[in-house]
Amino acid sequence: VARRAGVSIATVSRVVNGRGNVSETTAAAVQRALAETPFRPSNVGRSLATARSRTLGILVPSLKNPIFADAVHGMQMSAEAQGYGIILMSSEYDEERELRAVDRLLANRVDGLVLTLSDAGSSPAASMLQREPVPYVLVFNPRRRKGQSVVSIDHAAAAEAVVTRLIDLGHRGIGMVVGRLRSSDRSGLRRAGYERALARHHLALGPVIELGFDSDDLRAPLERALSLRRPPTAFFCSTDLFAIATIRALAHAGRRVPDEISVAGFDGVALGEWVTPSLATAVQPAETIGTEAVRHLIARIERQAAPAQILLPFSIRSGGSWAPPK
Amino acid sequence: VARRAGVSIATVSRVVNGRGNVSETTAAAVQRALAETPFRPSNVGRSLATARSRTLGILVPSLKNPIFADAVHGMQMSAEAQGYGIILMSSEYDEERELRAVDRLLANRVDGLVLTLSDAGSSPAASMLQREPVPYVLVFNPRRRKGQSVVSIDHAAAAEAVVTRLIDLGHRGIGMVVGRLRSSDRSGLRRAGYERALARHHLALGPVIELGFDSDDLRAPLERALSLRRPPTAFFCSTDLFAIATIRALAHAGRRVPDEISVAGFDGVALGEWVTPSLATAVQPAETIGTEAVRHLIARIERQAAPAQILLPFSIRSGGSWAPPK
DNA sequence: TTGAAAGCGCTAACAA
DNA sequence: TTGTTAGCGCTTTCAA
Repeated sequence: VARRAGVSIATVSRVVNGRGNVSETTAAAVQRALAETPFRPSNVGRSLATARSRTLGILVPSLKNPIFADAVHGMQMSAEAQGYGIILMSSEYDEERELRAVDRLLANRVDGLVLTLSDAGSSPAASMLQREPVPYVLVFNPRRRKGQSVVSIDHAAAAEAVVTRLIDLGHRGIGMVVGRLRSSDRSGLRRAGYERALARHHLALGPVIELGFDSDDLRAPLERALSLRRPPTAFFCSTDLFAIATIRALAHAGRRVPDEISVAGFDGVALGEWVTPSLATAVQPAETIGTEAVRHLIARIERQAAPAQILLPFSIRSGGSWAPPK
Repeated sequence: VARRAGVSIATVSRVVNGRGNVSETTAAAVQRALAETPFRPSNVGRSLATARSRTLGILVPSLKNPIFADAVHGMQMSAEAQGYGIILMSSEYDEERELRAVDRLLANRVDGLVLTLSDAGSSPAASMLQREPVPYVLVFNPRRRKGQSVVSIDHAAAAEAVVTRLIDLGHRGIGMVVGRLRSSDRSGLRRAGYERALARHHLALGPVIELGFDSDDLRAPLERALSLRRPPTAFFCSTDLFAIATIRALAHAGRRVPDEISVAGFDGVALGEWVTPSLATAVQPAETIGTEAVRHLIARIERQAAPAQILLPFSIRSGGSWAPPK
């Protein structure tokens, strides 16, 4: 290809990679030849030769939830800044697809993985990764095995904080809308935080509505919950998307938020600030989670850094969706 | 690795790929050996040998705009169904990054590309692709060169339809909020549609506010537009995200939507149905654009299909953000 | 400072 | 039906 420079292929490699000693004159000649030729070094050949692809595998449950879009954005930026590429896949909250995606990523010989699994403890993808030498870091998931790298927040604590705010507002009957546990271990943790807050204040558990991440109808179970003898005056939802769906379903049923019922979410997606009423929620630093995950992953890849559990701070954002009960 | 089966490496390759004639017995033996060995065929080696990676490169301006997240989702599904993987990158509406991304994708020897360029006509990435043998299909972009594959909608017609609805509602002074043209050729087309609608009805062009895709403040220019001697009674925005920002800025300035001012968007993101007032907009079939683009791209890759321009239908969604002027 | 050559993991043509 | 072999595009010893 660039024998046009009158040098060996090895020398070209040296120039392209800026490694090895090359005299200025030959280097210049090679550069010239490079510029004159439509030549683009193949990462495929390079990967095969070096056993390093400078590519990270990313797996998220869904791109349609902005919390993941934001995190992926952070990962993109961080990876690019460090000279890495990204292969992105989504599992649609399905363990089967999760496994296939990880398999594919590994087949592509990514140097490392950043992933959010449905359940970091039980997911088959987790077991598979356990037996692989490739470093990986979980994001949003809790740490379930020794030696796992995790970048997340304390979901239970954040959930507890939100529910405690609801209690402080005067609510005594607080229900929860939560994603199916098999699809999200975060749901379980948030639910634990919810229960802890209620227990701390000696309150009974409100009705808990469990939902799939696809398209369950919220109206029927909501109606049922509201027709209890002591209906809840507030709902804590395990994600902002659920919270928005809940507010809409309540509106549809003629219940005003927050006048009749308060609603709080979890995630802190920007969207929550745009809806009316604006969403009270626990805010996860999604983009930072993404950048930190990639930063740490690359440290593990390049500098054999030890696995770490990085817990980032969350915050509570107040909003128009909650108020004291009537 | 799998000489454990007592066969040659070639036979294993045949079994793994289900190609070539292999006797049932040896095949079974290989399968057994495969199962007993932690072996995962390397796509890197395979790509190098076959000069095909079964990987598609995707480039979008931003993942944070749901219109692209939706389209990417469609691409994912479609690619996966056809046995292709995806490498995703985002350009952040920056031509420089656009070029680098395409370069990287090509270095990774993707079999084809699906991309939304800032400007399909002038973008340096477009010229680079022109000289490459790799098939690519533009999404959302208009077709600017012969032989380009494009999957899109008729932006100008859709914009004209929206603005015409505004006119039909009785508006006579209609302004526009539009993304910087250098960052989005779609903006230009939508603006053309806007101007066409006004011209058809012999109306004067309203004030046009040009905005960057990052974080321009909308308030000042909006104030200026509203303090004209004949202020507009409606704004057409070149994206839903701009429209939502506009509504918020108007609310901040104490103007009620749609009572005092109507606002219409463009894109049809789900989010628009959740905000209050809900957004009137032109709906693009984003996910279908994604699936169609990948379908067509793979046809070009595998069956040398001819480049095509696929224009999908749009629709107009009414919403609470527009009403007749006072 | 440079070049020759081996080899990364795979596929495919050819022989057997 | 199976095995041998060359070679995909690169990097990297090792010699010169």
